[in-house]
Amino acid sequence: MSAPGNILRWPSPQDPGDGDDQRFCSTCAFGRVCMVGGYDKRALEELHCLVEHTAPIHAGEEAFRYGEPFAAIYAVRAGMVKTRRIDEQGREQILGFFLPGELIGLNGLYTARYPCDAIALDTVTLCRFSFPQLSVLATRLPGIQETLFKLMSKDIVNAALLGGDYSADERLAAFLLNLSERFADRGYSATRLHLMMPRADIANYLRLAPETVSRVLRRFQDDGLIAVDKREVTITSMDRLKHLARCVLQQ
Amino acid sequence: MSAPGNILRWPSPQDPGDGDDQRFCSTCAFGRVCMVGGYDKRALEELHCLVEHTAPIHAGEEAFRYGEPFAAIYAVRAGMVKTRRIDEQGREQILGFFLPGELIGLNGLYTARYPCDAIALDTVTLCRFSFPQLSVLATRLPGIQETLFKLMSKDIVNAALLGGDYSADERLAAFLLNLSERFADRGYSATRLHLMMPRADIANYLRLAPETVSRVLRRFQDDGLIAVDKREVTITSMDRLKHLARCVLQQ
DNA sequence: GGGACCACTTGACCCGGATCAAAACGCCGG
DNA sequence: CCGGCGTTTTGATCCGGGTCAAGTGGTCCC
Repeated sequence: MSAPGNILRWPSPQDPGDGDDQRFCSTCAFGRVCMVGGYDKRALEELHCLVEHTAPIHAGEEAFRYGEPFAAIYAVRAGMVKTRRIDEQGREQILGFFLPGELIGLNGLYTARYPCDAIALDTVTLCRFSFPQLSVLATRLPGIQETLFKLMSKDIVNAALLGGDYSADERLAAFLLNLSERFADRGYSATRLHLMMPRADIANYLRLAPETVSRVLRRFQDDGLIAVDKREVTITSMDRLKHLARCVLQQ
Repeated sequence: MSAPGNILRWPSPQDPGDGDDQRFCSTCAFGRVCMVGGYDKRALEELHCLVEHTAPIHAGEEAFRYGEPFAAIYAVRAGMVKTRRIDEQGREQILGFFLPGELIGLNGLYTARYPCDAIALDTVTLCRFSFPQLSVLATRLPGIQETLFKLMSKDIVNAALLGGDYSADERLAAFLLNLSERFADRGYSATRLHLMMPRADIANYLRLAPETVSRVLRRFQDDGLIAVDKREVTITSMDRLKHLARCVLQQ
């Protein structure tokens, strides 16, 4: 149970093997939105000139670090990335996990420096978009501008959700459902999730202790909501899970 | 102790009495950033054509409601606004408090509907910017686009801070310092703060119980950090307060 | 002046989740 | 096959902050 069962073999079959063939990964944040309401060929071509594919980054390595000058945003092309902030006490706070097609680095704009580290959870390749160039492009192509606005707006809403005061059960249920949805968007199973990150990272992201995550997962399993096998989670009752998370996800 | 002592008599003396004289309120999110790196007269003029001043909204009334179609963003011109979300259980979650010059509504972009209510805490006047018009303007004037990007980016970072797992003391200290800074930016005292919102709103915003806010304020006072008189808070030891909040505010 | 109402404070108690400690389960290299 | 190490689980205990309840004070209106 490894090669064929692995639901996380990025990129997915429907992705192009290489970005040089005049189209973006089907799941790319840019690619998708640019095509909404009519395929904007010109926008895609121009974006295509702009994007640079980076060399693979291996698990534990950083795409950018806290404090570095903000120069570009990145779309995850393959693999999974986490972003985190380390506070003065040395406590780590995980800000998010990013799947292929999702964008990281936008939060660096305000201070002109990245406010967090971006770390690969496995072998990761990225698409780099120089932000100065991208914003010039955005002034010429309203579709790009709108896409950027919407992506940032989405981040604001998401961050607010994480900030709410929810119970451990609500948080974990919402976390699983959110991942499920994002996997499904990318053509993977919505019920069979491979969590690439250690429990400690999940706990930290949800502002819980690792022990609590472990216990809640166990209880979810005992209640028949999910089946847990190491980092493989199978959702067995989507409805009840959604009911648990309804307050967090509501929208 | 009311009229002369009131530190919140918006708009401040340096603001224009009326927006029709070719410049923005000195504290406006747009006005300020447009002038950074050279006064962009054209941008200001064009923005000026776009903005509409709304009739005063009284305490408790709404500028916009959850679910309404997103059509515009608003800059607070006078008074104080809170934004909140009501979840399915009917629990209120306060997302932010907004002072003159600050912008509300940007988070409605993503879903094309406002994801929260905006409620006046006292008598409020707003400047309304039609978003479709604003984004067209942004494609022609890079300064405007950059301003919008930065403002949204700032919201993301702020939201992430609120989401961290901090103690009640850290949260409250950070809250007071944040307000202090924003008041100071607007020409008011950095040490003498008038909290316009009830304790319950502060508590809700910080994800604490009202009783906890009350107790922590009392303890801060006993420790000589602040002096509390009803909704008037005087910071008496900025340094120690900053030390308490260092992990939250760090950046 | 008195009563109703609201915002706030204070005290007593309780609970969810953190912390501490230790065992179980991989996984890898030798 | 064994030993070492990191991850995860499980149990026992503790504590910050929530909850409940009562009391205080201010304001408005009759």
